[in-house]
Amino acid sequence: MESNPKSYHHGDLREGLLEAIRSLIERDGPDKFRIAEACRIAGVSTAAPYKHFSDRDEMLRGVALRGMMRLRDAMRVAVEAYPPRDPRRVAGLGKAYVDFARSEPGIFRLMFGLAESHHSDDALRRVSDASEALVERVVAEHIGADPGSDDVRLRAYALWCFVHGHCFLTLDGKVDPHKPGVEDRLLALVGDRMLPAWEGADRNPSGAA
Amino acid sequence: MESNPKSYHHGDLREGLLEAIRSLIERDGPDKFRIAEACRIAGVSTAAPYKHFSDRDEMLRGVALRGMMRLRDAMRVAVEAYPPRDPRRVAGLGKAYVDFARSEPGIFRLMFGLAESHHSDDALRRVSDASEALVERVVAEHIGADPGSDDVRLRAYALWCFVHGHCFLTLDGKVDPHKPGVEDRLLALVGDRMLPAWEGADRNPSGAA
DNA sequence: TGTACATCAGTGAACGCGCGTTCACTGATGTAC
DNA sequence: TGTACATCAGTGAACGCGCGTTCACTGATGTAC
Repeated sequence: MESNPKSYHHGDLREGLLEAIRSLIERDGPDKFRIAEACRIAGVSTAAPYKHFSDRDEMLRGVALRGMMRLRDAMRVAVEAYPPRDPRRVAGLGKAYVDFARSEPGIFRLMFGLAESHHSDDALRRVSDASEALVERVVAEHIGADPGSDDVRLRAYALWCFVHGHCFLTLDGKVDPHKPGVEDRLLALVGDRMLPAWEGADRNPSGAA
Repeated sequence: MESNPKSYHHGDLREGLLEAIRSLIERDGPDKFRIAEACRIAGVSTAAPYKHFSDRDEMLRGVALRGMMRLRDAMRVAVEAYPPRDPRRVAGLGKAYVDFARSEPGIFRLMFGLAESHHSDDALRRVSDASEALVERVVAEHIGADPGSDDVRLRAYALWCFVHGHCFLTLDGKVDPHKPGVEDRLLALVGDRMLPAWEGADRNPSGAA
């Protein structure tokens, strides 16, 4: 089972196909990529994938899962770059998220585009939850509160919404790319306002509209 | 050219088809809907649409445009519900946006999912820009600043990011639907923190990271 | 060390079918005279 | 008021083809003896 490029057996066709599909989705989009082309890239016949995947949808979920893992890892790396309670920690986390979306727009869209099939995939959900938990942990550390508290969860979610929305709007070309400083000012503005405790904030903290 | 349901001519097949396609996209998604089924709903043969649209993509853009218009109109109605500088005005604007995404998730995804074809469609861009301008106008009024100022544009965009991200995360099931008060607390939190002037805010207002 | 055998990741070809699109034609409508 | 004619939104059928998927088969690998 070694990775000999000349042998009859591929070595690790599953991973090879996932990578080929990833690149095609990035180029053409999730609904446009052709399995036959991924096979050509991986150097196998069009029947070979079905030894590793039940169908096209399973291939897509495999690619989405790798994407989720890369995003999670990028966020972890960003968090480790600064010590706890350093303001750059939260900003770096958001920047890692945005950077991922910009460097892999097709995969980013895939990851958050097909909600239905995601709910039924435990592995996908688990990785996504890990990223979410990381945000909550960092926010909790930063404001010195309990990670499970309502205040932390609400603020973490608000920050996530902001960054997530910015990703989509950026991909949709809503942000003027000729103004390079805008994003940093944006992250600074939101961080400065959403993170500190505030005497007037969190009115009606017990919930219920 | 009257709308006689029994006549050989449909009356307004273009609109009828757009509505049929809209409902199918809502049910199956933009990449799954079949033109033949839309024809069946509209009561015409499968060749009829090509008297009104050049191809499938033009039908999709037509549906997306109607969606953009409905969203814009909903936002306008929400804004008119309260007088200028009333805090509920901004919150209502965000709520209208979220309500639209929740009531028409398929169309919402269509509107913001296919970036490429949107950039080339002037009508689509125009309606989208009108909505964006509305947000900026309301924010400007609220904080008593010039609509074209950097501060207003940055804050309006930040709010838009937040609401937009919340829409996607809600559609992806990231928000616990069993907690009905969460969304209102969220909108209140973000509005309370992002809108008021603040002595420490807007550091580095001249831009450039 | 060699042989037989089980295993299974690959091949090559074709199937099948969904579905967008086209083509020649028809029926309704409006208008000029 | 009636007739001829242009216009064009519809029809019905079929085309075409992309492409996911399947099928019988093959070649490589590991292992038991």
